Amino acid sequence: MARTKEFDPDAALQAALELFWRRGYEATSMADLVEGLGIARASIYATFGSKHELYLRALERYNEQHDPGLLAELSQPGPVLPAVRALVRRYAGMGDDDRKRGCFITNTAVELAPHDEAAARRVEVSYDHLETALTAALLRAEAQGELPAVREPRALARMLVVLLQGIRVVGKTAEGGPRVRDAAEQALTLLD
Amino acid sequence: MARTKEFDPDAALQAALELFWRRGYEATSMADLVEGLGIARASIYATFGSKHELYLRALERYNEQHDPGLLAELSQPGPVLPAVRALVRRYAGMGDDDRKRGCFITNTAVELAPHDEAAARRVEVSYDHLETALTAALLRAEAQGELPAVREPRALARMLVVLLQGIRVVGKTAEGGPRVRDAAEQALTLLD
DNA sequence: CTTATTCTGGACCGAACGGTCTTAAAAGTT
DNA sequence: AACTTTTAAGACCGTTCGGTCCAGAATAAG
Repeated sequence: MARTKEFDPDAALQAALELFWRRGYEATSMADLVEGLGIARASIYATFGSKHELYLRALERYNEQHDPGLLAELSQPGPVLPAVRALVRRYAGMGDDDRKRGCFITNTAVELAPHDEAAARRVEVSYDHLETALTAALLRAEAQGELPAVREPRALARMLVVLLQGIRVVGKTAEGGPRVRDAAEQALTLLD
Repeated sequence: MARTKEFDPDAALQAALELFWRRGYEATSMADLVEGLGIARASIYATFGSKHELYLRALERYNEQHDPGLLAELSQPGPVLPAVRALVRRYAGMGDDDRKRGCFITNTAVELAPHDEAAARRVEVSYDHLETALTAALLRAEAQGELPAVREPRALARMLVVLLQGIRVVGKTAEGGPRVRDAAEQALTLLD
């Protein structure tokens, strides 16, 4: 005998992700969220608990949305190095708007991780996933003879993780486009 | 017939830099600044204008403090590649506290650059300086026969800038130390 | 020592902050 | 259709925000 929800919590979470992603945690006020989510303030608190919990939920949502595609991209059968290259180039080749927004994980790592244990944990998990996926891909590349056996897959994967994070930072500025594209191409020569 | 200043504006600016660097712009309140600078609220406004202007001044101060050392490090006579390697390894090898604090430029790029024109400009200038210094160094390395002529100094410099920014981001998390050290070593093989 | 000047500390400002609560409407059950 | 339950909207809470103002202390010049 309960009344049905009138809004879609999933869509609301998505809207919250959009806001936090674009403006960061501190600069996004509850008033912004009320407007952006299109639902009442009380409903936000009833559904998500607090601004902080909502942010963490948005962070998880971001991971859920991006991890599977990444994993699939890197574990396709056939040659793997082209997939890795495509991934890095996609990060580096994004349009101005995407570049400005950056990566939600990067943004969280910088703004919250140093003084927010819960946020830091999720960032770390995210890096772990990416590093593991890249390492597995590079190991497979090695096994398939695409990569000289002399390379160290784990260290190479870590280099790519760090590079991708750097791309998301430098990409935030106006001249970031050319900068990160050059950087990506240089780093990718390590895969030859 | 004027009363002398009772505090050192330079020291105050330094304290402001410390606070903004560690907590970011939004999370640092004027109350924090009053306490951290050890001077009256009104004196802060009289001296620096506003919170935002104070932040920009702190940003300039950061650049003034770090740019000369960097430039000197990279333009010492003799072999240049060892200096470049030492620079990257120093970034990657910092202790937990420094790693958590990260780089003030990185923090500004992520938190403010997307929606703060003035801050974005200064970040860009900072990247320009670093890229230029690294490019000059790599050109010198090439001229001195340290670097194969086939490499592209500017692109390589851009890669290092992006890498350094990535190091500052990934370094913020608990397991960042090993990650960024591996990443740095891998990237540095591009200089061989 | 007086006077003119300027800096200091803190009270104070309206606005915005994150979060709570009340009220009334809407929907499922009977 | 009546009743119960849960939702939604927004008024409202105390607090903190960035920023201003003012009274008084401190200083240099006369």
